[in-house]
Amino acid sequence: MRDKNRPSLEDVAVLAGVSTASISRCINNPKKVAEPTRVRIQEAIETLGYMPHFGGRALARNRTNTIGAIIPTMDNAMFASGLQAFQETLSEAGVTLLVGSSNYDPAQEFEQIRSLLSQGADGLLLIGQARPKKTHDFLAQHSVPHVLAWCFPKSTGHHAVGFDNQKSGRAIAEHVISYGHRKLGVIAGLRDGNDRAQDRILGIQDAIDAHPGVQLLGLQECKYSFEEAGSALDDLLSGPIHPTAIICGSDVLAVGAMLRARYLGLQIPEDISITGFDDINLARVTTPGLTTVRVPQHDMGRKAAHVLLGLLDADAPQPQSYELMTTIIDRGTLARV
Amino acid sequence: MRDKNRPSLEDVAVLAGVSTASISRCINNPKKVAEPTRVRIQEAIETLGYMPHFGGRALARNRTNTIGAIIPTMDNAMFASGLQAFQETLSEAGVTLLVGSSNYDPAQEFEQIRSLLSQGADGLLLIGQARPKKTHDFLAQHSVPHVLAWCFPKSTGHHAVGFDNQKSGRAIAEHVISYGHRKLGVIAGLRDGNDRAQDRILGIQDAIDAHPGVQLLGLQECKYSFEEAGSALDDLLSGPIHPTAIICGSDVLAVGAMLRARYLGLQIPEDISITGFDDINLARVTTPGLTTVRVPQHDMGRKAAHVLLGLLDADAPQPQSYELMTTIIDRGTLARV
DNA sequence: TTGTGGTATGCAAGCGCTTACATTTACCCA
DNA sequence: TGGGTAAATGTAAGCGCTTGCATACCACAA
Repeated sequence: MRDKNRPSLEDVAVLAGVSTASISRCINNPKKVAEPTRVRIQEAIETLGYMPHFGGRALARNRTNTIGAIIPTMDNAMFASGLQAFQETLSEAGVTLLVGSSNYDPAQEFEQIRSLLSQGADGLLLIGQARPKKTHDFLAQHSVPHVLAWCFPKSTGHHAVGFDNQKSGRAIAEHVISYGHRKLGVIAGLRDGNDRAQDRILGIQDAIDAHPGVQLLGLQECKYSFEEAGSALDDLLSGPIHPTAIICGSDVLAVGAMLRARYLGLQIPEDISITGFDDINLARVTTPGLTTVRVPQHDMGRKAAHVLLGLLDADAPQPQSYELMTTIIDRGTLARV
Repeated sequence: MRDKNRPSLEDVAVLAGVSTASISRCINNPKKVAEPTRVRIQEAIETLGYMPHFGGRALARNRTNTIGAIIPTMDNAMFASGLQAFQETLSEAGVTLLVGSSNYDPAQEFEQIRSLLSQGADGLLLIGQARPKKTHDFLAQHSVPHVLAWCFPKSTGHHAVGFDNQKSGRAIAEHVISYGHRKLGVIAGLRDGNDRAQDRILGIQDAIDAHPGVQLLGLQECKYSFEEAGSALDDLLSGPIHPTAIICGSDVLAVGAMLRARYLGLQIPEDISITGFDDINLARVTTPGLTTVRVPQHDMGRKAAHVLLGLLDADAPQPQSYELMTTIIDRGTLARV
């Protein structure tokens, strides 16, 4: 069982002529070791190419210095770049990132939570707030330190670093309405198990309700793909009266709709206005540029990492939650009517 | 030190009235335990909410069931979606993914390798082939199972799942030349420490050399950002004769160049042709669509995972390397001259 | 009855590290 | 010179799990 090649603390100790305890101290708390011994130990470590054994360390310390993140998918630039920032920040603190993906499925998310935890994750980053009771209970039972991102729940009880999807949804809808649009269509992500999608719609609905005379002509839900968004647009245009603006729950959806609109010979924004959500790279690239809601992903990733790190550091002040603000980026896909 | 809340094997054993050995067997090899005991054990596990302790397990088995991936950045859709596929495949095999990012810096990559390994990664996914001797030595010294992706080295000695960047670079250049272009410009990623960027350029050079009369008017290197690519285009257009086609080392660069070209009032592809590399989402979205080289990222991620998994499974046939093929996707940014 | 082989289970020795506590050493001051 | 203190190091007891080996049990054949 013992890996013959891998040097252990013991080996280093023998070479350096000290006890294993000193080696351990030298590694974890160099000040506790006298200068000359430290040097001797360092040399021994070097020549043997010693690297602490993870399992042994985790067992003795009951801590892995590992944090898990479970995101719907990395295939969406939105999460990927938030995750990148998250990882960088953890890395600076000497913590390693474990990644799991849920594919927007609560059951898969639960499995990934189990899995990352059993892989020793000290804490977890989760996206969004809505999840089955089972999942909540599990997190509570094992008292897993975790922070929620991409949302900002009103109810407390969780740490969160994110933004209010409903508020942001309302903001973009108000913006569209302020441009004179009265007949709206919405293309949203699948709401089932996705509170961000739900909340954005809720917000849009809020705005519509607040403006008599504005009507929602259709609401389509679909996966975050160009193709599905295209079909959703078809459906929205199949009724007797056409919406003048389509509010989309994400940039991917918006771009899918744009692609389809163009294919149908519609000018954007003259014939139809389209807005997005997230402000990923895509939004800068279309012609015209996509009017959308900017989500501070990078900031969110960094802050979430800090909060989580704080949660794990017993003698750090208990970190709070942070509500970040989204902003509307006006490019060219929203026309005045 | 002992976490009072966390049930251990011991606790389960007491509750179920068996020895810890049986519990362990029941978890890892259920057939070795008689039906009735198994049921009893299962119940005990359930009621206690027992989860094996990662450190203990890792120590006893000397294996973590964890694989590390070190990629330049997740901020580029290209790596992100390959990584997504990689993660999914690992997850199906019950293996968890550790992520590190190098930001295209060999020194950072080395640090991340150390870090992921000391976090117990059983194997590693690395991008590209060129790295400092120090890194190679380190991998060899610790005999770390690893596979290289996004490249396909001629020299053996490593397992790889990827494609030949040089060949692909040559292919796209030949393609451009076959459209009648004779005056070329190139915008490449920073070559330093990035063999993919280097090889693509080498390939382009090959094509140019093979076609007397074709000249390379300029070669700009820059970071993978729209802005830098824009400046690079400026530089390429600052000479006395303008290239008729710009071959870019990635889609991000190509799109950055397109954005700038449009800003300068140039029609694409009438005034200038531009090609990309990678075929990420962006390429489908520009107007006109970007002519580019499709890299089978998803496939690459999956296959790399399989190979790595095979490498770790002692009694699996030794996996080979896979060379995947890239294809040229003709959209609208390449004109005939 | 005894022996034989197979199956189910228990025992206990680690795996490599950390850390409370014990011991040694060095040094200072009365 | 001796006693006290602090700093440096060693000793050894775990941390929770796996697994080779020993044991107990059972069914069946001789």
